Amino acid sequence: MKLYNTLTRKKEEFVPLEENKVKMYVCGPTVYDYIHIGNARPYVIFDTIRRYLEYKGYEVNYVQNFTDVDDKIIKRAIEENVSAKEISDRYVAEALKDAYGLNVEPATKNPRVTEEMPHIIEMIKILVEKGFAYEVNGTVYFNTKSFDGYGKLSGKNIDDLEVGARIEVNKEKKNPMDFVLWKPFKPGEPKWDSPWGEGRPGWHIECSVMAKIYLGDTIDIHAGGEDLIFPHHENEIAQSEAANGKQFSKYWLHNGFINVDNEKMSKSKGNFFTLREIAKEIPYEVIRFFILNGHYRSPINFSRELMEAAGNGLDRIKNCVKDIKFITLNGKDSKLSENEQKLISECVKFKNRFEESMDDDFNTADAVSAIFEFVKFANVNIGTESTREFADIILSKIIELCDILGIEPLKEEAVADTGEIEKLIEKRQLAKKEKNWAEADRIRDELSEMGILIEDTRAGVRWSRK
RNA sequence: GGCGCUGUAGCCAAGAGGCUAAGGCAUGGGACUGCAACUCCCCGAUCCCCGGUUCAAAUCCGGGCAGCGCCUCCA
Repeated sequence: MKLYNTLTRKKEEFVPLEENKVKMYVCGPTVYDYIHIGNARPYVIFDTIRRYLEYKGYEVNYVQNFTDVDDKIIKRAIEENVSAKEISDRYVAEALKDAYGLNVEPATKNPRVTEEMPHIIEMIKILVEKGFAYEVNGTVYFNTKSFDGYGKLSGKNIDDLEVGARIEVNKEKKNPMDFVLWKPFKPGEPKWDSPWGEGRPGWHIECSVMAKIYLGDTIDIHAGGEDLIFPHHENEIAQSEAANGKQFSKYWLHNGFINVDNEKMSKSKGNFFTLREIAKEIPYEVIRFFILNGHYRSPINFSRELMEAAGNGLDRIKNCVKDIKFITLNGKDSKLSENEQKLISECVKFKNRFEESMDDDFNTADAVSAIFEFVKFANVNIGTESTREFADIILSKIIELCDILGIEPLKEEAVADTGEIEKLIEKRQLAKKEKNWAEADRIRDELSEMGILIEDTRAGVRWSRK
C-alpha cells in the first residue's frame, strides 16, 4: 500500500510503527458554526482511508479534535450573549450530526482543547525549559529559529518567509515567524491559570498535545486540509519534535479543496455554504459519493450539476443492489449452477482492481469505477432465472466494497407505514393484471405523492423513497 | 517575490513510457415494457501548444499558454 507523503513529496510504501496498528490524527473543525461543505471533504476522505486500513486488518486509533477555544467562537458568543462553551457545545453536537449523516465512523476519541488544558500548559512549559520558547509580557512564543527543521513540511525557507512576510511587525518577537503558544487573556474571554499568567493557548499547540496524549510521541499518519500545511502543521512539527525529541508523524496526508465555480470558497466571495444547508437539497450519501469520485488530493468543484450527476451514478449502484436483493428473496431455490459457480470465481477481478486502486494512494475515483464494473457484471448476469444463493453471494461481494467507501446502497430512510405501501402495491398489481391501466397509474401517482417511487423492474416490483 | 498544483470526449474523472486511452453523468439511436422507471446494446478523444529524448510519449525533459492554491484565520 502506497501513500503520498507531503513531508517527502513522494508516494511511499506504508509501514506502520507497530505491526497491524495505525495511529492516525486528523485536524478537526473549529466549532463556531455549522461545518461547511469544505469540511465535508476531510471528514469523508480520512474516514474512507481509515475504513480501508481497517479492511486491510489494521487496528486504527483515530483521533480528531474539536477546536473549542478560538476568536471566532468568542465573537459568536458575544453576539448571541451566551458563553463560549454554549456555542462550542452546540456546534460540536451539530458537527457530529453532520458526520453521522456523511456516514463517518465515530472517532476513537474527539478531544477538545478546553478539556486538555493541564497537558497544554505542561507541553508549553517543556518548550520553555528546553529553550525553544520564550515569554514576553504574558505571551509565550515559539522561537522558530531554535528549531532546525522549521519549514521541512511546507518546503519553505524561513528566510524567504521573513522577506515576504505579510505579518505585522511585532517587537515582542525574536523572529517575525515566531508564533504564539500562550496568550494573556482579555476581559470577557475564557481564561485558564498558567505559569505565565491567566490566558489561553495559541491555536497550534492543541494538536501537538492531543496527538501526544491519545496516540504518543510519534504517530503514523497526520492528516488535514492542504491549507493547514503552513503554518499549522509546520508549527505542530516544530512543537512536538522540539518537546519530545522524536519524529512527530511518519506520514502527512493532505486533502485538496472543494471549490465553488473554480474558486476557493470564502465568506467574502459569497460562495460559502454550510453542509447543513446543502444537505437539505442533496442527500448526505450523494455528497459523500461525489467526494469519492475524485482523487483526494485534487481540487474538486462543487455545483448542483455535478451533484446531480453523482446522484445519478449512485442510483445506478443502488438500483443494481436492490435488484439483486430482490432475487435473494425471490430467486430460484436450487443449488448454484455450474455457470453461476464460474461467474462467482470471476468476481475476484473486481475486488482486485478495487484494492489495487486503493493501495495506490487511496485512489477512490478508480475504486468507484471498479464498483461500477461490478455493477454492470451483476446487471448482465443476474435475473429471475438466477438462484437465491448466487444473488446472495454477489450481493455480499458488492456490499463489501461499498462498505469500504462508506456507501450503503441498501439503506432506506425510515418510511412511516410500509404496510400501507405494500397494500397499495398489491392493489396496483391486481389492476395491472386486469389491464386497468388507469387504476394502476392512479395508484402509482398516489404512492408518488407519498414520496414513494414504484419501478417494475425485470426482477419484479420495487419501491423506494424518492 | 518565494513555494506548489492542475490542463485527457459536452461535463466529471482514472491512466504516469509499449495491449483497441478505464469508469460515470448527459445527449442521440435501438431492445425490453400497457405507459413510466429500471436494465441491456450501439454511438464519442490523434490526451492545452511547440520542441526534444526514445524503436515507442497522454505519460519523461525543455520552453510557452491557461487556470488554481499556499506564503494571513481557514478543511
